Amino acid sequence: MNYELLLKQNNLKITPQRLGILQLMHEAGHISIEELFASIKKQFSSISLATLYKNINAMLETSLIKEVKAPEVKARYEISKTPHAHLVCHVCGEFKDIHFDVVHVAHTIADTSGYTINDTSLIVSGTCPKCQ
Amino acid sequence: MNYELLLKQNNLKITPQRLGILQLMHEAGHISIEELFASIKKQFSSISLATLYKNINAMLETSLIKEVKAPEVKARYEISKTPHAHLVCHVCGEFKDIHFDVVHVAHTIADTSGYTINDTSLIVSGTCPKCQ
DNA sequence: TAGTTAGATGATAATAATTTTCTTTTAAGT
DNA sequence: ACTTAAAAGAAAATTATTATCATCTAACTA
Repeated sequence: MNYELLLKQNNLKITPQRLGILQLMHEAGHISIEELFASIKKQFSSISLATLYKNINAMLETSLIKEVKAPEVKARYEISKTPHAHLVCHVCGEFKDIHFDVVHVAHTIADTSGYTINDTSLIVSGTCPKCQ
Repeated sequence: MNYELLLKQNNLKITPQRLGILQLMHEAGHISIEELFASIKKQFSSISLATLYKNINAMLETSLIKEVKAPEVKARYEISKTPHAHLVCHVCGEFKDIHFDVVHVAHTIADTSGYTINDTSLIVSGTCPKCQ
């Protein structure tokens, strides 16, 4: 994945810290602020938490990344992809993407409600097969 | 709505503060901590924010109430009802219930994923007809 | 390729959000 | 009424997030 291009397309300067953040986010799939901070410190031992927050906010504003807010648990961040849903195991805490047609759901709801939809968040929580 | 019964069924003591919180939550439909605190102080001028948090947490634990976490905005709380979805207008901030069959969605996902589902959160954000 | 500049970083302080602690009070069962 | 476990309220403590500011660097230009 070309993170430099991704930043450039979003009018964000390319910095080693940002590349590191995106790399970690990509590897983890879905990562919380604290996990991200713990990991990024291995590469940039003096990185500031403020820098992390500022970058997360900058990338959220341009929609380069997305915030996933599931009930009960801390927010996690992912690189924006085609719309999809999430599955969370409340035992092991793992997040998974699921290819569920959220766009279709959004259209249905738009039609009946008269709203102009620009985001659909579908998060299903339960126990994964391993944890049952 | 019988809040005393609701509390009793959840093994929570009936206190005037709790009745007030439930009343306000019911009237507002979906309410944030700060809104709730501002409103409840009109009835109980010396209520502590700690009391509010403790009660919210106690009621969440028994599932008497539910936390609705939408992207971009603060969490809101509602009295638990039959499963439904939410529509949020990011202009006026209003939350609305929508009668979308989230249980059916959960079943579909359970079947293909092998997860045991116990919660489904579907939140659609956009612009409401008034705000367009 | 050096010079310029807007924007990024990191340190720290400030603010906001939430939880803990502890003493006093009260709900609810004897 | 008496007892007791739990709740309320005040305050402090903790955690999360944002703001400030001096220094540094990415990226553009001559």
